[in-house]
Amino acid sequence: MLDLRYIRDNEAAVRQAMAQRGAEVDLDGLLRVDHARRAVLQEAEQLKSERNAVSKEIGVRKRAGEDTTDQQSRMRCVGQRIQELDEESRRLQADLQERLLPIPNIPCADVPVGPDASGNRVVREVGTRPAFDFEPATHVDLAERLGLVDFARGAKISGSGFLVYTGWGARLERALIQFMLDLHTREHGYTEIQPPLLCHAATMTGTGQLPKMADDMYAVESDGLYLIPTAEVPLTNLHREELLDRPLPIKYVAHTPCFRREAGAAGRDTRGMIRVHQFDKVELVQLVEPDQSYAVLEELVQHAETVLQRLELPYRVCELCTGDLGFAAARCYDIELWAAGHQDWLEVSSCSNFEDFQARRAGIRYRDGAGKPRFVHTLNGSGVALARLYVALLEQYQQADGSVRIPAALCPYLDGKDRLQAV
RNA sequence: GGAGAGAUGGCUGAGUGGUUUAAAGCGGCGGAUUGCUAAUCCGUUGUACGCCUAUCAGGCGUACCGGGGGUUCGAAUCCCCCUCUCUCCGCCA
Repeated sequence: MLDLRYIRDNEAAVRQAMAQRGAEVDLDGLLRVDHARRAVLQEAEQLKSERNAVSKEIGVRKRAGEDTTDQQSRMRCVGQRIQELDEESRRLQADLQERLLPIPNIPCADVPVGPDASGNRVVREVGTRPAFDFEPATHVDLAERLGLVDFARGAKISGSGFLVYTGWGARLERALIQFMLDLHTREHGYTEIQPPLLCHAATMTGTGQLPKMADDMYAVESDGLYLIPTAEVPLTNLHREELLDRPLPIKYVAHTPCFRREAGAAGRDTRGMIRVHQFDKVELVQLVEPDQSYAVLEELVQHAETVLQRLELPYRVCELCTGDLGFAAARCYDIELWAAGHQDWLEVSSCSNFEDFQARRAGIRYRDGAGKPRFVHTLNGSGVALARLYVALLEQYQQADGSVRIPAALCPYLDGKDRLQAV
């Protein structure tokens, strides 16, 4: 959520930012409602001030045995007027909130301007894409041949887009999760969290999933709960409506399953593991002081990249342009893995600085050097997303004989096994 | 699921309709005293919003005692609904 006063004072800058994002925003309507609300508020507060003073006087005069019926009946009228104004003010406040919530964050000044994904900029490409002396298979064939994933039974149990990992396939998934959690807790200083996977509407609003992305989430309507689409939701909301009394930065890492309906993506990437309704992800979240957040964003990207470097997988880092930036992000890097079988890049991480956009929504503050409460800056990044990492790993390390080699960093997590073979 | 108790400032904890715009203590901050530390004494103390002075500060006002409604001239206090915590019972991996 943007700061209303900032919008008031920087109308032109906000208009430009929205245009660069390609976002349709009714600023005139917003400012009109804001103006009306303040006028009503002023009148109501003035009357309340009067009522407070007179009520006090009534108390004093009554104790002195004087008759106060005149004042009481006058104040009864004032009270009625106050009630009307309060109702109007509540209505305007709700209207204002409704107009404010769907406004996306303002992109950081360094973000390249562009209309859509075509305007994204490749920042760096790391590692070498493999050259095969045989026809490389896709992960679907590899996973089926090696008995790692049972696509058919996943569909039977839950429908298309749900996976059943079996045997060493399940072990590999668990190994990757544990490898990443160990890396981020031991070497990058994150505190491990196991959060709830169901969250209610206030939490979903805090990080910006609601109201805009309601259709992409699985809802448990009978209890007013939503399955999390990412661990970002519970992690960032851990400190919702708090004035933090602990030193910043706060760094959390969590492995959770993520649930996505993929409502707008029906028919895309339907085969295999690239786009599924449930996948595992290791997520990094940091709450930091405002002047640190852009340095921390670079650090966060490094932490995600380290995963891929240890696994010796080729990847590239892209900076999203204004038109492709997520709703709440001020700046965002995507990390894409090379899928050697598909001959294509797969997004496995998205690292964003939200500045104070989420913190304002969620009410997460800290005390600055002068002791004044200020909103923290929040960041998050996948470190990294499973399923697609799994895809890239299988396709990257496939051998001519149909087996898949295990990178050295992962062997200790698989009882020293260095190769997956058909049984 | 049933019954009961509770939720007050950074913390502890008073307060059952109007001199309480929340007592007191602890903590924090500033100062005094003091070889040093400790102790003691004095002062101070939150958040949000609105308006104003024309401004890295201050003044005025409003709201805030878990959340939301209601009664009243006036609500931390009375009434209703909700949430959460604790205790006991039931159920259960």
